[in-house]
Amino acid sequence: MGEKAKKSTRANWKRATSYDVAELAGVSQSAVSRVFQDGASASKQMRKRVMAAASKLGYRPNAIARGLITRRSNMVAVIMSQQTNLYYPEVLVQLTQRFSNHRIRVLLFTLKSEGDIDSTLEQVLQFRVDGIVTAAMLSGAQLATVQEANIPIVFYNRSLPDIPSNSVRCDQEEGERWLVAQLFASGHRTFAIVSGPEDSSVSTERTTGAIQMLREHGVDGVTIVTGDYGYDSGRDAFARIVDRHGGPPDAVIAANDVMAIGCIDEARESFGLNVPADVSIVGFDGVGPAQYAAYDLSTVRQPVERMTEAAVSMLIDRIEKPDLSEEKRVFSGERIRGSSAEFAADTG
Amino acid sequence: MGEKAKKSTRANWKRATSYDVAELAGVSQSAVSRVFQDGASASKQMRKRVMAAASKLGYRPNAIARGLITRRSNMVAVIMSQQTNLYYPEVLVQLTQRFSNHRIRVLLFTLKSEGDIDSTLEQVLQFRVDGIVTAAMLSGAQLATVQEANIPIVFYNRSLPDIPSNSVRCDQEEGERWLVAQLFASGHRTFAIVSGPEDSSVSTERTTGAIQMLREHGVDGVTIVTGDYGYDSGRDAFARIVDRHGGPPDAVIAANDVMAIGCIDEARESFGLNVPADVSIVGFDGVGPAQYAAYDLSTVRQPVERMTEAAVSMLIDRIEKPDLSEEKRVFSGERIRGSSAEFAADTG
DNA sequence: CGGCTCATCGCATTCGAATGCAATTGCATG
DNA sequence: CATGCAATTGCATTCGAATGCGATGAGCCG
Repeated sequence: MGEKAKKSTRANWKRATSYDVAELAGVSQSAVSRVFQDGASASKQMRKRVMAAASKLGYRPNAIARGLITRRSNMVAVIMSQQTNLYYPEVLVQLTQRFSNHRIRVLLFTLKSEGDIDSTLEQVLQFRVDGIVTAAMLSGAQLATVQEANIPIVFYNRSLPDIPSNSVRCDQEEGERWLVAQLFASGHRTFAIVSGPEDSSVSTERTTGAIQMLREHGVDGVTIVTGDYGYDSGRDAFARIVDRHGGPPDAVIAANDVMAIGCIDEARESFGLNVPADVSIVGFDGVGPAQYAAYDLSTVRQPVERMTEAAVSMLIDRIEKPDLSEEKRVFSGERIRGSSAEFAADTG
Repeated sequence: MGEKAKKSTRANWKRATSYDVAELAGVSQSAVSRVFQDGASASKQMRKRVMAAASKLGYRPNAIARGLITRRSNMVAVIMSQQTNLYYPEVLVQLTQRFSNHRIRVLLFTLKSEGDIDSTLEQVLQFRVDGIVTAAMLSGAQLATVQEANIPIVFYNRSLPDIPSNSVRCDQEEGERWLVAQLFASGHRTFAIVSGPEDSSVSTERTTGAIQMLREHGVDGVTIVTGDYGYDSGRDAFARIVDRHGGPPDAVIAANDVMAIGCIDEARESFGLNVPADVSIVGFDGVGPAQYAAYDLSTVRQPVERMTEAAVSMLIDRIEKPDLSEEKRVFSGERIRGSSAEFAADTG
């Protein structure tokens, strides 16, 4: 058993540095540094000596110190509102793995509330991350702060109108318009909408898209109730809709899948309704439970794979070439014809 | 409009340092440093001058440089296997927020595969995190590596038998035994088990607990099929069970809720069975969809709030007092009597 | 064998903030 | 007014690795 770093009490323990390795190997610190870099020039025997000494001491390059001198932390910040994270765990997983393929680590920031952004942003900037992906909305001033700090930032599923900025998003309005068009084409005439939280820009876009499309079809004065993206709020919303509407409408348009599922359960359980015979219900997102047989939602799925890939490469591009101009990428959602709503025949 | 940091082309931009602030304010760099610390001594007017200069320059302390000198990065690593993250997004969110209350940031690592641990661990150690929470299993050698690096580590929902280590977990076996006891007490006599992936220690514990309890009741030779924790694998598993078993058993014990849901859907859709009249199905976790009305699972919920709180405080304690001895905390799951299984009367 | 190129290596400096120590100041006290 | 004590402040050093530059030496060609 070759002994590792010599044992001592935990308290006065000291991690091995490149100097320690250099001394043991009888070379200079710079040599050690070069051995642990990719493109640096070091002879074969130098490599051997250094690596031997390094492993004997349990040495590992200190990424913090490296970050200081190279001015690259190799970390990006991912900012998520609580909701986003709960409903799209894949987004986070995929971002993390894709960044990891580029040897970049993710420093995660979740917002307790929207008001939390300023202090969070301050933290982000102090950590000198190389870039930021945010799934939370920033104000113009906040964006300006980031830009002044010269840190590339990509918005995920939101974008600031009229302000040049990088963003990757799913076309919420387009998707919602398709859903409404289908509902209308298949004969639905009375509608209700379950929107998300007031401060959710995604919800706003979806709701707006639905309302506009309805208006274009001459439908006005639609019942709108507000939810919080959660299952219970979906159930509650459906009950309120029936109450206000004096019975179920032909169709309910929920701002996300989870609330749509809540609506379905409430319709079935509390009102004994048949979905979609008595009432059609559509959602948005294409999350896992949307495809459970009990619900089989008609919905629009966000192409998460392509979107995360786009966000990552867009950010890395700006990190490597800071002068690239801004870019916005908009993806169409995948249209899913489930059985939670009666849709027109397959004509697109 | 007081002008912010003076504009210049992005390329040659330079962030303000404490020296810049010091110069502008006509004080020493140490003074600036002290103003930006909590307990440091600095007069009122000093604070004012420095803060004025700092905000004029858009100065922010560099957390990387600070970490180098203080030997505290104020970051902890959270290691998650892909699955864990997908089924427990709350775990991640809660850990992040609780750490954030202690001014600690989360550096996220997700594993592509189990074989990925070694390289991931290497990265973790290079970043000189102050501590680690892992929801992935480590080998004894891997744990030793971490301990040699003198970094406190807490296992989430796993623990190494016979090796002193810190862990927070839910008592999987106890929960599973309760479920089985309930099933047995209410008259079920034939059983099948849907286990999780082979390399999931959580699945092993749950499955073991179920098998043992069944054995104690004289039930042997139970059908066991393997899934991957996903919905589709649950559906598939149920079909295979019926096939192997020559018809549905009295009860199916799934290693997690999502697969239990898959089983229910398959039982209903493909076999026209009634749940729980024809077959009882139980899960484990207490995730959101488990409570959807269409499923209303009988399951055991992990007390995520208390567990994350425990993990965070346990880790922070070790970071602040490195000589604390190891500790394991085991939480009982919350027993949920849903309608997916016929259970005995409410006698515990 | 001389001259030349190129790879390798060490020296010294740098990144940005924290901190022990000493110097200075202010203020209260005898 | 002299002395003592505490609060401020500055100086110089430190954390650990990267890198430009110059020195050295090996290998190659004529």
